[in-house]
Amino acid sequence: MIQPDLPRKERERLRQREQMLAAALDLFSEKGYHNVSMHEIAQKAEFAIGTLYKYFENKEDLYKALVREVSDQFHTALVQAITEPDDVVEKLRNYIKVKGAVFRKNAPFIKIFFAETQGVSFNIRSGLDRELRERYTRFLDRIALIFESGMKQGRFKRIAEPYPLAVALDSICNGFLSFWLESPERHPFPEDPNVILDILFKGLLNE
Amino acid sequence: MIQPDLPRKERERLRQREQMLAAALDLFSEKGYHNVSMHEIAQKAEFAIGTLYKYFENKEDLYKALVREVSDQFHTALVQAITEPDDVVEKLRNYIKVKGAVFRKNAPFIKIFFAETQGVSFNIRSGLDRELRERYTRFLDRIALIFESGMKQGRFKRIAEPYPLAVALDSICNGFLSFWLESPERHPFPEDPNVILDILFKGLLNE
Amino acid sequence: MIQPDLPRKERERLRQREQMLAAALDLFSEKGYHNVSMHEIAQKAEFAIGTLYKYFENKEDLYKALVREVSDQFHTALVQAITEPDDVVEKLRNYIKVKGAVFRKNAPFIKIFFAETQGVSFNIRSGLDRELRERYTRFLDRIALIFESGMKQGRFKRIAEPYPLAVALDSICNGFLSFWLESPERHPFPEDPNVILDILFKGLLNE
Amino acid sequence: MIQPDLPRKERERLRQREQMLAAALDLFSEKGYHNVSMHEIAQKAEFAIGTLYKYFENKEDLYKALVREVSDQFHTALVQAITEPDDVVEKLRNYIKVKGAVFRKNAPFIKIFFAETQGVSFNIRSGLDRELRERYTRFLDRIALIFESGMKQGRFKRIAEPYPLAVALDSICNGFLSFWLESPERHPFPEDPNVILDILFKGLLNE
DNA sequence: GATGAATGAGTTTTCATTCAT
DNA sequence: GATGAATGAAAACTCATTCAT
Repeated sequence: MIQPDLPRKERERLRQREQMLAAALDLFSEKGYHNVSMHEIAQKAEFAIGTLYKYFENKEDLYKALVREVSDQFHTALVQAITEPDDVVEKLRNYIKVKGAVFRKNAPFIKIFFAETQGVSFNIRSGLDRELRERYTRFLDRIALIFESGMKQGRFKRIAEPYPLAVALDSICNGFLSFWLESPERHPFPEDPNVILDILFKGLLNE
Repeated sequence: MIQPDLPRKERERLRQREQMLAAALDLFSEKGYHNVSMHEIAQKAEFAIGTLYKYFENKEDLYKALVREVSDQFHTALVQAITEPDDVVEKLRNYIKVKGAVFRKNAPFIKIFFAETQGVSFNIRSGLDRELRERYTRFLDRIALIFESGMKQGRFKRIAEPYPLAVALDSICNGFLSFWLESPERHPFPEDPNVILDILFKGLLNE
Repeated sequence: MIQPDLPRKERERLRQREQMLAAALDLFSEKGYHNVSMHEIAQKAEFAIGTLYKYFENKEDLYKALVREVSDQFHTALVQAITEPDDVVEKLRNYIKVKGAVFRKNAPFIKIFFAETQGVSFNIRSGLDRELRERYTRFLDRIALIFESGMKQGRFKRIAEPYPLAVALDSICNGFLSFWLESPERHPFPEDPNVILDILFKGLLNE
Repeated sequence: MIQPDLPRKERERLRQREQMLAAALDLFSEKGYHNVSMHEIAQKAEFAIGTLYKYFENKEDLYKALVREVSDQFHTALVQAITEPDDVVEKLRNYIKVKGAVFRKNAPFIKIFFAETQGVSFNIRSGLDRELRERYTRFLDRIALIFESGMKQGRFKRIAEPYPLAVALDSICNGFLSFWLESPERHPFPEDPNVILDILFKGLLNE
């Protein structure tokens, strides 16, 4: 994550930044944005409060940086997941697999992520959600494109428009992840992506 | 909502309570729990701050009352939606229709509702989310039962287990609603429930 | 206490007033002036808050009335105690006896009384203490007079000036009462007034 | 009071604490605990309200610190007063002298002190009074011991039990101090401790 | 460049008092 | 004349942010 070819000073700076963000993530995801004070974060990150403010203009800025940072990771991983495979079905399968893996590895952050992308921002004025949702929407466009090209290839039937299909697929993933987050044992996220895929692929109705 | 056969005093009390809850809902959904002060709520409801405290012990109590009140309405409507029709398919279709209608009519509240049921409670300590999620889980059991009996009747194929199917169906609805909430024109919630239902009913894959 | 020859209405008014004062005394002595609300008093006295304000202009007025009322009783009893006996020694003995009896019977009030007469008024601005202390000082003059005339009669030696002697005698009583108030069993107020009187009467020093 | 060999920072901290306590003492003794706001104290001490809260957790904590601080000084001085002289009579004489001096020098605090040790705590729940009274009781035991040993030495007659004698002696001092507090000119505290001592030492009664 | 003491605006909550019914 | 709902000033306390060292 930290570029190794930066000047030593700069590398040190970034490492400190990471530490602060890590402390903030821990606290925010545990107690919620408004129930965490800047002092708490500084203390947990083992820096003076003034130092914290050297890195982030204010609390909101710190929060935004945190969300952006992790969202970027997510986004990168997911874009890669649907880019690498050539086959449309494989793209979808990989998407589910990677999304499950990435989210489960970042459990503490998911709450915050859902909050931001589903419109219930901790800090509603922040405007961050707008940006993220925008990117999220554009990402769904790419998923929709997969459905679209699958249809053109004759692999998929046009049971619905591509964009709604993309929304549906992603919503199902989110739904499962949300339940997994709540009680991982009672609601494990399916190891096999086909469990989710089949819901779309196979027709429920017996005709 | 207000019983018409109550003593005048009591009716007046309830009307005032409603006004306060309405003001609180407006503000909470616009700015978030922590960014709204009790003074603001009192002002918007056009009561003195002391009067507000006559009706609600404290801020958290007011918030809980609000969430509970509307959640109850939602729950009642949704239970009715899946109870009235006899046919399993009709139950599902009606569920989508009613959920869409109820949520769209209560847009300001949805943010809060999602926050509470999806684990990003504004007020993490409240314990209210627990109760609501529990009821939500039990409600999904009822949806699962519809899939289950549809399978037994030979109407549905067992493309997945009933509970995951229930999660999937509801997640798709939530996904659409979430997008509708963000930009109602760009992402209208489908008037025709079949748009959503077909995603489950029809097989996407061409074999 | 309530004059029997007053018009019925007036008698009723006075009875209600007494009830309010009684409730207030209970609460004030238990929890202190500032930790008791007017609502509490009204509730305990079983009147509406508005009615309470018909009888007393405000909280301070109620408090003053209460202190004055009981102080008057105390004062009357103590004046009588030193008036009735003819003999100077008997006057003093009777004073100790009556003071002990009156105070012990009004235990809840003593704290308040001491507060007011010893300068630690709950409500320092009240100015009530001034008036009470004035009367108290004048009362001590009467005690001093007893010592004075005892000296003139040759019954007492002039071991100190009469007024300091009066202060001393009364302080000793108060000291004992204060300890009794704290733990009645460990520090009983002496049944026999001579226990206190002897401290003055007999010389401690062996010459 | 402030150790001169502490690090500069620490010394500065203590000086500020003293300033806050001094302001609080002034206000509390003038207007009473409940009639003084934290803002007032901060203002008088010339600090921001937040700084006040850096030093004391809350209002009660500040009050307790204040009472404890000065009580400790009093206690130390009085214990020394009865410890230093060898002779029992000299111990008592010194006690009266020192108590008079210490109390007169701390007039503003006496009101509070009496309040706490005589059971009319401003803040009834504080529990501080309990602790102080306990120590006060134990201190009176030490005075009683002086009377006791004086009796064993044949210096004192057993005109009463030692503990009541201790109560009496101290109550007389308090009585005089209370009157002095009210009007220092009308009721000066006797320069010569014998004025008080003689009341105990010499027999009033002419036999 | 790091530090953390100091700041004070802003929040929740209480309660004495009023006045329309 | 009693009632008690409504009022809002004032209190305790928190915490994001600044800036002198």
